[in-house]
Amino acid sequence: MAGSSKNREDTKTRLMEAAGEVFAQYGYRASTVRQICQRARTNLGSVNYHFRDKKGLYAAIFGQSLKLALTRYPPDLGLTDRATPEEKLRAYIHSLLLRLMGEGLPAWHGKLLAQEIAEPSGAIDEVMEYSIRPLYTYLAAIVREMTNEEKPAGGEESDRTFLTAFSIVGQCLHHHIGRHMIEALRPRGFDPTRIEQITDHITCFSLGGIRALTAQAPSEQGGLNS
Amino acid sequence: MAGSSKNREDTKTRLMEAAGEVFAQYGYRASTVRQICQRARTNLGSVNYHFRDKKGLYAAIFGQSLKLALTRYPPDLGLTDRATPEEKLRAYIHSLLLRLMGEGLPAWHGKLLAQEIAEPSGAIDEVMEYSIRPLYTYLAAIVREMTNEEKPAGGEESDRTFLTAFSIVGQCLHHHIGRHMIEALRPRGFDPTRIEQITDHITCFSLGGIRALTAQAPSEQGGLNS
DNA sequence: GTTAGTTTGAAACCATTGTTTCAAACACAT
DNA sequence: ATGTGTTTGAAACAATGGTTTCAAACTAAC
Repeated sequence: MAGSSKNREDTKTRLMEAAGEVFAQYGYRASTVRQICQRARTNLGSVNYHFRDKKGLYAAIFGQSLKLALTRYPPDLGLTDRATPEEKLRAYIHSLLLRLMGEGLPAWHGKLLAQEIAEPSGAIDEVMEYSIRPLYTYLAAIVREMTNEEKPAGGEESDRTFLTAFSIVGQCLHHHIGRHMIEALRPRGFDPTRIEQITDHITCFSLGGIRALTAQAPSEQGGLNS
Repeated sequence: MAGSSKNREDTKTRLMEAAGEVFAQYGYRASTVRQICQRARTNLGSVNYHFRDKKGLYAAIFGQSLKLALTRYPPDLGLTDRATPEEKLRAYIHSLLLRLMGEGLPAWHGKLLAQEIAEPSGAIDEVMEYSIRPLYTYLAAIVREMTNEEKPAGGEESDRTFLTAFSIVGQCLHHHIGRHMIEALRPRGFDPTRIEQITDHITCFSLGGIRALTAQAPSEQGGLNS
């Protein structure tokens, strides 16, 4: 029960900080344990001691960042339940973009998730069930509110709702996944309001998209028509 | 000048076929030369002989698939110049989805491009300039047709046009990049009409989005950016 | 058949990277 | 101060993967 004072926490903490940065930026596979240790100013033995192996380190980071992201950037961003669906959609998009394009610890989760979507690490089986699916079902509910669609009984969303949610998430994710391309295609200096601009764009674009879909095939429950 | 008959072409061809499949599926970095050789029923020496190294093999594949994709799936999909912008947009989306979700050789290019966007291989410097940028400028022109925006003089599209093009491409790419997630989230058997369904969805959604953006900040000199 | 150039197969080489090991350094209770 | 359990540092190990090498196999011309 000895040796549990400052320095142990120090090394473990430094390791997690370094690992978060590196995993978020390069993804699980492309990150190396040595790279992380170097950044944390420690060595391989510490990883083995504190986290057993690379997978263990990754899992620890993922779990921690998931918890943190849910408190710092909840999907509703602190809206009340009586907010309009439009407000909820904007909050959702904003929250997702903050997690994808933000800096530092609270943004790790989004970036890790994006990496998992593009190339599942295999280090955590529950990623899909406990991280991705909830995000989708929550978004699907917002969409259904706007299209006046019934909540399907079996839990399976309609194809239209699913594709719509996919369109919205796809737009957001692309701004992270394609960041190298964006930089090359259209270099721009650092702009702290950029995330808001993109939020406005995707929100407006998606609301228009949803309206168009609803007009094209109105919901059976007597949706509005053009 | 000898030995240039059947078997040489055979091995080289088999190598390129195998490499195309593997690179398109796993990306440059995650693919291994040994994996490719095994699939091509040859060995490492052949790669060194015919293509010098992994980069050379990749570059050969990329160039070939680019040429093929442009003839098989041109961005206008054979539309006449007098087609409406809406028709052109649908053709563009359809073409992109075919290249991303299709099977076999003609679909290599889209998948390779998606991988390059997500994680530039560094094996080809010209990817951005000669493969990605043209796709964007073409799409931007379609968008401008619909928003009645002037073609900007300096070649720099307006931010609104850029973000719109990005929203459209992002939706399409997501259906490829997130394919593992889709399968886990919503498993579905093989459906040959799926690409058409998604094309319809993204087209309708995006047309609605463009209308909404135009309504919000009408006509020329795009509205709300800094 | 001989010969010269081409192509292939097998092995080795070398750098990278995840993992393990173990002794030294350390912290703390006694 | 001593002893005990904890933590760290350095090295070694094993597996993977890109690259190189070179002799054997092959092809075509003579």
